[in-house]
Amino acid sequence: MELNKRMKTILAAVVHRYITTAEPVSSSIIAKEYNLDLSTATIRHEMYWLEKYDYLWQPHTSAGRIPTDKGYRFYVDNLMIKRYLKENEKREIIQIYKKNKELEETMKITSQLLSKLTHNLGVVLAPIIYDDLVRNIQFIPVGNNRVLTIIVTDTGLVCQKLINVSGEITKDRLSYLSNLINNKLTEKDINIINLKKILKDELDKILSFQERFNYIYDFLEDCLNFKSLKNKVYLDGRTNIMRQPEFNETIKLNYILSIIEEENILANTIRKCLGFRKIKVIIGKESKLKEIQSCSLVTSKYNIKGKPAGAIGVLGPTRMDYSRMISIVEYVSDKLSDILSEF
Amino acid sequence: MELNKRMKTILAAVVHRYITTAEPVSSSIIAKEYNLDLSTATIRHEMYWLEKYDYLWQPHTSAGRIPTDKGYRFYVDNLMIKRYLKENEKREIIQIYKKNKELEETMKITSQLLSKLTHNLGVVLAPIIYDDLVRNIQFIPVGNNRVLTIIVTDTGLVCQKLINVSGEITKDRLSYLSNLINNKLTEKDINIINLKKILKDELDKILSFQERFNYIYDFLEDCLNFKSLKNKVYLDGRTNIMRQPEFNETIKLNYILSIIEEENILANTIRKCLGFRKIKVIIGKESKLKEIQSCSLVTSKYNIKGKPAGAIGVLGPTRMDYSRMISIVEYVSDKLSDILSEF
DNA sequence: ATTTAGCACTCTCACCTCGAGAGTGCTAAA
DNA sequence: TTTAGCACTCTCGAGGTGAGAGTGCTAAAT
Repeated sequence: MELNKRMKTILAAVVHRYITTAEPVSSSIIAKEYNLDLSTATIRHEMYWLEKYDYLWQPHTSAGRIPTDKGYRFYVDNLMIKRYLKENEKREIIQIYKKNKELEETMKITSQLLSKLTHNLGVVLAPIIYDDLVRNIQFIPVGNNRVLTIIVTDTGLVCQKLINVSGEITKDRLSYLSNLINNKLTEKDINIINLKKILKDELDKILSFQERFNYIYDFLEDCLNFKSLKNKVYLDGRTNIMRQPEFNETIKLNYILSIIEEENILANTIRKCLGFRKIKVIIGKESKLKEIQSCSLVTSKYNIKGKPAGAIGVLGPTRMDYSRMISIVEYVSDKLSDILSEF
Repeated sequence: MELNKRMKTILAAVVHRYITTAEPVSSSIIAKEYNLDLSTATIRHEMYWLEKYDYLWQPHTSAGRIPTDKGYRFYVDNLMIKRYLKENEKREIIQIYKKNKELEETMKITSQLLSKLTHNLGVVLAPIIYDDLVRNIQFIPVGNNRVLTIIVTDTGLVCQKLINVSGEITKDRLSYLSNLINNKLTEKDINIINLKKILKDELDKILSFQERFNYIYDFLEDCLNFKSLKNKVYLDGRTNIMRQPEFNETIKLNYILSIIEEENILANTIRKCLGFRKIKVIIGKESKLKEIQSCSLVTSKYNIKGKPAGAIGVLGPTRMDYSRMISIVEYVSDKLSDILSEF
C-alpha cells in the first residue's frame, strides 16, 4: 500500500486545492493548476488508486475527489510543508501580550487571538494549578455569617469562594487568621493540594486552645473545594465555525452546536488526548467525540516555568489549513508559556 | 383605526396560534380551533382589514397571516393575558439560588436559568457598581515589579488587576499600605468612584513624608481603572436561538451570529433602552440594532437593596411567547434582587 | 511498460412544466 | 351583517429534460 512519489504529489495537490476552495477537485484542475506535466487521464488513473486505498473519495461519480480523514492524516504526517508565521503576524501576537494582564484576562485574549488568526474556534484550557504555590489567602466578611475567601497563587490565579459560617467569626478574628496563614505561606512553599492538610497542622500549633473550634476546620474544608480550579475553558469565535460552507445544512450544524455551548465536553476531550508530543492533530473520525467527527482539532500544550500547565487549540472543519493552524497554535502557545512564566 | 372587539379577538388568536406553530394562520384554522362561531369568510374579512391596518401580513396570496411587529405590540400591550409561573417552576428557580455563590457565579447561573426556562438566549448585565462600598483592598506582589490588586465591594464583587510598579515596593510595605486603607474603609463608607480621591487625601495625612513617593499615587491611579467594572455580560443558550425554525436559512442566521459573539453590542443596546418601567419589551424593528430586528427582547431591571443595579433579558424570535417570557424574566429578576441584596 | 486521446457512461444541477392544494377576495344571496 | 360559493392566485412537490462535469475504460501512441 506504499504510495509512489507521483501519488503523493497528487494527494498533496488535492488536499491543497480542497483546503482553499472547499470544492471537489477534478483531474483537469490538478493538471491545469499544478504543472505536473501529466495528462488528466494519468492523474485520473492515480486518483482511482488513491480512492481504492482510501485516501480520497467522491461524493458522486461525476464529481471530483475529496480527501478522506486518512488522506488528511497522510498529508499532515508526510506531505505538508511546515510554514512559519510572517514577521508582522508574530509582532501582532507579541503586541497583544505586551500589556500586563492577570490570568483570567490572559486566557480570554488568547482564545480571541486564536479565533481571529485561524478563523476557527479558539479553545484555551486554563492551567491546572495543583502545583501552584499559594501566595496569599484572604478572608473577607460579607453580610451576616458569610465569608468571601480569596486565594492567590504564584501563577497569578485568583480563586474566590463564598462560604457560610455556622459559628460567629468576627472581622478581627478573620484577619488574625489570614495573617497567621499568610506568614506561614511566606516561610514555606505550600501548594494548593497540600494547603488543607498543612493549614490544619499549622493552625493546631499556632492557635490557642479556645480558638481551635471545629467550625474553623469545617470552614477551611469548605474553602478549598474550589470548583473553578479545574475545567475552566475559554472559547472564542463560535460563529467562525458556523460560517464554514460545510455546515450550511442546518442538520450538520446542529450536531456541532451542542459542543459549542457545552464548553466542558470539548475541554475534556482535549484533556484526554494530550499525549507526549507538544502539538497534536486530531482529524475527523480519529476523535472519539461523535459531535466533532466532521472537524479537526489542533492542540498544543503550554508550560509555566517549564512545567506543563494547560493546553490551547483550534477546532475547525477537517478541511482546514493544517500547516497554518499548526504554526499559529505552536507560536501562540510558546508566547503564552513565556507570559505565564514571567509571573 | 380603532380595532373592534372581534378584530381584537381574531388578532389574539392569530398571534397565539403563530407563536405555537410558527406557521402562517389561515381563516379556517381560526374558525376551527378558536370557537368564535364565525364563518371563515367573516374571519377573512376581518383579517383583510387587520392586514390593511398593518397588524398582519401574508408571505404570499395563498398563505395564512402572520403578525407584524405592530401586531405583536398591540397584543403585548392590550390583548395578552398575564400568566404566572407554576409553583414547581418557582421552586426550581429558588432551589438554584439557594446555594451561596459569589457574584460572578450568580450572574452565570442566572443566564443559564433564563436560557433553560425560555429556550432562548439568556442575557445578564452585571450590576453597575459605582455606588458599591469598598469593603476590602489587597495588594499582593507577584513576580518582579508587579502587584496584583484586588478590590472587594459590599455587593460581593471581586475586581482584580495586575499593575506594573515602576519603583520598588516590598511586600511589607504593600501590606502596610493595604492595612492603612482597609482601616479607613472600616471607618468611612467609601464608594468605588470616590475611592481614588479619598485614598489620595487620606494617604497624604497618614503616610510619613518619605513614604509619599509619587509612584504610590501613580500606582493607585492605575489600580482604579478597572475595565471589568462595567460592561460585563453573561450569555447562555446561544444555540437555542439558532435552532428556531425562522433562522433555518443560513443568510438570516448569519445576521444574528455577530450579535451572539459580540456580547457587548447586545449589552449596550439593552442598557440604552432601559427606561422607567421595570419590564420592557422591544419587538423586532422597534430596536435600533439592525442585527436583531427579526428578534424581540424582553428585559427587566433588578435591584440591590432597592437601588437599580443591572438588568437581565431574553432574546428570541419575534414569534416568542411574550406572556411566558415576561413572567419568567420578572420572577427571575425579583429573585436575583433578593439574592444580591442579602450580601 | 507507460502514458494518453477518445469516448461512452453516470450523475448532478438548474430549469421547466404541471397539477394538487391552500387560502384568499369578491359577489350575490340569506 | 353574515355567509355560501366560486374564481383566482400562489406555493410546493413531483416528474422530466438537457447541459455539463467528471469519471472509467480501452485502444493507440510513445
